[in-house]
Amino acid sequence: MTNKTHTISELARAFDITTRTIRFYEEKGLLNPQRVGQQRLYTDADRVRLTLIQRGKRIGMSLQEAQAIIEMYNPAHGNVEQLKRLLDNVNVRKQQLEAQMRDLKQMLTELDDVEKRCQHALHKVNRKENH
Amino acid sequence: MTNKTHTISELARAFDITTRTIRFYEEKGLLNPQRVGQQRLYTDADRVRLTLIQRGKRIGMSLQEAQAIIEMYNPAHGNVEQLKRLLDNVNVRKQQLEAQMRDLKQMLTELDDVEKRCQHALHKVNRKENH
DNA sequence: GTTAACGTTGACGTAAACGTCAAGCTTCGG
DNA sequence: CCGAAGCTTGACGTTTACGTCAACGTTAAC
Repeated sequence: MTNKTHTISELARAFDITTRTIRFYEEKGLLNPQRVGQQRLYTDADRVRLTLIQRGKRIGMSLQEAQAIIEMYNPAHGNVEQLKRLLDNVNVRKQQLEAQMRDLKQMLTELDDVEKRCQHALHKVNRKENH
Repeated sequence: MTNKTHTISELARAFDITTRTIRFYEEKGLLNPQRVGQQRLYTDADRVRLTLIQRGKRIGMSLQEAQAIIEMYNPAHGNVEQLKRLLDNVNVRKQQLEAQMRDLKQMLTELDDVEKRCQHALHKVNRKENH
């Protein structure tokens, strides 16, 4: 809906990153904005990519992995072979993410255990104090 | 149950990392094995730590974060103040992990979308071929 | 007794993901 | 016209997480 274009500093403010970071992503092939003369102009497609990059980073992906994800989003799939390869890649990624989910859950339940032991210890102290 | 001690290379093989990595973790304060003379000897406590480190890395944690997790596991909580601080830290971490879960789920559903679009495109091609 | 296998401590190298200048171009308001 | 604001391309610095020697000590086997 917001079909405006943005300068690099507008984008930087919106995503709370530096312009250097945005240029770096372009250098790595994660973005390639239009140019008006020398100047870069960013569209909503670039915003989507940046969103994907940041989400990727939050779950521990490298920029290369984020790039792979971005390329899957790209509807640049032409023939049947390419579609099948894409489908394979998508499933590989999905399995990786599911494995990561399992690790996350385990980490969470172990922190739950720590919390419970902690509260138990606290209650014990309180009972001692109140009598 | 396995109360044996291990040399550094045994541990390295068991965890599929190099001895350099193990020493590096020690240098960063994530491990501190016993010493017999100059030589390091690792117990099951160290194995637990290494397991935590590796799980942490798989979900995108830095070594510093892994160290924080390890220290929460340590039952080195003495007085009430310390217990309360620990409880706070645990809850902060839990919230971070839950946020990460949300990101992971979103990434997964988006990949599901890609998969569906992909399969749809493939079926379309197949129907064209069969008639 | 020496050599092979394993351990130790440096010290330097490296890839990823930016941060931090520097030097220069453009454009726009006063 | 000119100074400030914003854009550009280098180029070098930095942190994290190790890899890769080098040089040396110890112990076990032949």
